[in-house]
Amino acid sequence: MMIAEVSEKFDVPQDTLRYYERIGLIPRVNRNKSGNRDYMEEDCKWVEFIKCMRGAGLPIEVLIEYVGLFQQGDETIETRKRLLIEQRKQLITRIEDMKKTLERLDYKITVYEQAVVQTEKTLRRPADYFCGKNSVDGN
Amino acid sequence: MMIAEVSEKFDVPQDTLRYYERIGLIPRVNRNKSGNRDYMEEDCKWVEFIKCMRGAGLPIEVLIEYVGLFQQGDETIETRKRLLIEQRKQLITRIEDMKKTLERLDYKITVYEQAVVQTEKTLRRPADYFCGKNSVDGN
DNA sequence: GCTTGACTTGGAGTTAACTCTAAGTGTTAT
DNA sequence: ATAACACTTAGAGTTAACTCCAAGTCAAGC
Repeated sequence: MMIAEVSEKFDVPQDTLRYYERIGLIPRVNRNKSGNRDYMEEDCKWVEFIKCMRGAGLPIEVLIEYVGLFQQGDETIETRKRLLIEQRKQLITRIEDMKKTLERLDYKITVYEQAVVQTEKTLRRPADYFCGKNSVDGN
Repeated sequence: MMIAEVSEKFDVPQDTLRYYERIGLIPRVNRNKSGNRDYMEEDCKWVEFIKCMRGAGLPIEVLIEYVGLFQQGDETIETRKRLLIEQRKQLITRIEDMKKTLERLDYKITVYEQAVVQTEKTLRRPADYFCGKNSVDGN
């Protein structure tokens, strides 16, 4: 599989694929006789894995370390496990934060919904302007 | 409330607070007689709100737009609502992605757990090296 | 045999989001 | 009244993560 296909398949720019390989975020990909990258099944799995992890916000630095450990073989299994556990912990925290923010956003939106209805009423009865700024946004 | 207290209270660096104000991410804060920022209740609410939204990954650009709309008054309520709904949508997607990644991380960790146990057994019975690299990482 | 197009490399440039610096002002403690 | 300190501003510098560029190679088609 050439870089163009891999890029297409996983929706990762070619430049990014080369960059990831260059910095050791994915193990080195074999080249064919003409020197071009030829991605094996294994390489594709790495690309997909890294894309997934990056999408969840795991820092490149940490992932480089993980790949490095992997390439050092089985003595690093324990270390890799600990690395993943630490990342899981941080990911859970981020998800919790985001859920809270989502609830807040939901609440704000319901408030805006009411405000819009209010505005529509006002438009129908333009007399009661005395309501003043019905300033939405309690933050 | 002076900038040092606000910085402390919300755990946002002073430089970041100034930066946020400069770029319009929070409305301009009043200065006292000696020209220093004096944060009112309202300003603090903005700081806290922005911190929360940034923490969930909403881009600064979008938040600047929101603040700008807010300052234009009630005619922008509908627009602000739509902006929030769009951001909510994207936030939900991000949370879903992260949850999937979390599951994957969890799975990998269980695999590593078994691998570690396996390694420990091997250490106890050093004979069966024929098991070969019990290469963890199906990605 | 020449052009076209996909690839290669190392290195430079970009973007978002801070973070720091320099030069200056005002308030407080000795 | 002078030193120490918290603040001010505009602007420069940094970091992470790409993204682009220039110069060159290789295989396929006319």
